[in-house]
Amino acid sequence: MLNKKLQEASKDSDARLLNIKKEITLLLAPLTGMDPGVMEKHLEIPPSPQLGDYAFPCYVLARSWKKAPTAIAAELAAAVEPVPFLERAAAAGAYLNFFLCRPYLAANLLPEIVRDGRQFGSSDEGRGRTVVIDYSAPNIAKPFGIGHLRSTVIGNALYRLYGACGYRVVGINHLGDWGTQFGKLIVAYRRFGDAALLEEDPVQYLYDLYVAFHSEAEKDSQLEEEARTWFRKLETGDPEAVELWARFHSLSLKEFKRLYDMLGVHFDSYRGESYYNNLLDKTIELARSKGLARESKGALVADLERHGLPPCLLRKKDGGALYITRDLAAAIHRYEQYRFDRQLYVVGSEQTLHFQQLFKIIELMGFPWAQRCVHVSFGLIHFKDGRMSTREGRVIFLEEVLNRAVELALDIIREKNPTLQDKEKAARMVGHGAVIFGDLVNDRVKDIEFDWDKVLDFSGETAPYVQYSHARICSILRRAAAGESGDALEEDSGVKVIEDIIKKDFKGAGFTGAELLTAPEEQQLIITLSRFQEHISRSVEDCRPSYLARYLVETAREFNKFYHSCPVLSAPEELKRARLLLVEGVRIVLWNGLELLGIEAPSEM
RNA sequence: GCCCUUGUAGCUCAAUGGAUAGAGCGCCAGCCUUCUAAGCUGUGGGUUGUAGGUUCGACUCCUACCAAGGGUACCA
Repeated sequence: MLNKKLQEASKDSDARLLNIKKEITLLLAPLTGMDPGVMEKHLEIPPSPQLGDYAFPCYVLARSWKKAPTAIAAELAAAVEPVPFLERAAAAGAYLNFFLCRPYLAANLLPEIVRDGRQFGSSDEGRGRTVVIDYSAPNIAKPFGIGHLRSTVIGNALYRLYGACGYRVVGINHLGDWGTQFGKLIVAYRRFGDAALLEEDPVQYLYDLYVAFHSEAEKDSQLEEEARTWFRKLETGDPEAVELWARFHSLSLKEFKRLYDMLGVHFDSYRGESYYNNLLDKTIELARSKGLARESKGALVADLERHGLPPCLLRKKDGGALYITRDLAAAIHRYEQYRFDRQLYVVGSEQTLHFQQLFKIIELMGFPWAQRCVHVSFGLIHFKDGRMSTREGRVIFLEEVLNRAVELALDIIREKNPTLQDKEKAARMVGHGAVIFGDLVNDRVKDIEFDWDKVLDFSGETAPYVQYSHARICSILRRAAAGESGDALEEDSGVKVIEDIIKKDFKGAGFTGAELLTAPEEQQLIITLSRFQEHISRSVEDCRPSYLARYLVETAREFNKFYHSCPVLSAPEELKRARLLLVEGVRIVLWNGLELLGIEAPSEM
């Protein structure tokens, strides 16, 4: 799949080793007669570095070649032509193992990383293609709980990851700004609402109203019915209902935007459910005309039994629409507007059936792009003793989580780095990072048990661990810069040192100290850095930011091993220069990787 | 009832159908006159829920069962 331009670029003397796996594929595929795409899928990383850097299991060819895998491995090992980036290819049992030429890799990769800087890791895999991502989608007039964090954080990471792979990305916040809960709120507000309290702390107050409604509704069964009536009034444009809705809407949105700013989350559109209200009749008509809808008990139902799905309500007996109808209208509208090649719905797994029905209906309506819609589902966040529930008031507010994490980070910084200039800024990055990373590091399909101790654990496989490694590197670079110029410099000043090295050492193809990086820790780090882009691609393919998050932890771990066994500043001049360049490469990868996950990295902490 | 998801070390979790299933936390023992100890090194820890099947090869795919969670017509 490597496009022509890149292929040509890789032949240049000023080679770009964008993706080693692809290079090996290009080398091996012709020898085997395999399709390069298939070949690349089979290439794997050996369980131990002693076995090699990449491996091809030859069982795959045994049948078609009618030979023993071990014989194939031996044959291929002999046939692989020598290329600069490869030290050797050796057969080990049924495996063909590739050993990369470390000095060559170091001499080419490290300058490339430094040259690309913040662009390193990005590609044009998705050039010319558009992906729409629907994420976050909090309910207006409900507090932003820890549960909404998952969609927000996963969606935000995917937004950045797809962008880095060259896709045109459209981030949509499909606000839950319509539906029966507004009937409930209007009823509650009209009964015991207070305009002053609403202005004071809108989201908290609306939340109190919502909880109050449900506790009242326990006693008074009329309330639920009254709420449905008021929602119906809202749908049909009743001025009082619309006026209240608009107030709730704008006050909530303002609050949400404050949280998004805090987290660095961006959307290209805040078009929520309410936007599609006047498209619903048209949508329902379309479904009808395709013979998808029938009357049942006064409601309009799409019968999906033949497709193995339960029937799906499109319109209530009171004439009101349901959220699947709004989703349907939204999908059609979005396709008309964006002509997406892929549309991702980052929504919890409890809505799996909803999306199965939605996609099936889109397909049955005759839209072939139904195949391009993907439900990127994720597990629930729950307490040890049961699920969270807004209506019961069993929720954790996101802001409280963020604040407590920041406070803890601040405490630690005060203790460990009392002379740091802007402690609050660093604490914000670390605290927020810890919360975000905690949500991204594990496979999204798994449920999460909410546990303060875990959220507030800053050691081990966490964002602070990665950030700390990054800060250590910055510290080395700062000191190196101070040494060179004779006095301490401002933030990010290490760049100057690296630029000096580049000017002195790089003469087109490589830099001269590469062969000095012979320690196992150094070699492992170089190999790992070369795999950055592979992990980004994998994260995008599977919509799993956790792959990248894990990779960053691995990279940080390897850096810390290096840090403890390979001193940089006190090394002999040539080696020092080589190590500075290596360390700068690690810094860029960690920084870029965290950035793609929506996490900032302080240069001191 | 039916459908979906999950089940791996004491706990939380990794692991492209591939080589000896790995990390973190916790426990214990070491390492700060040396670039930030939010770190590093070492020790111990496993019938991958159970039983079959497919495959040269299964934590991974299929079937059944068990357990937990979610969903299942007027909420989202």
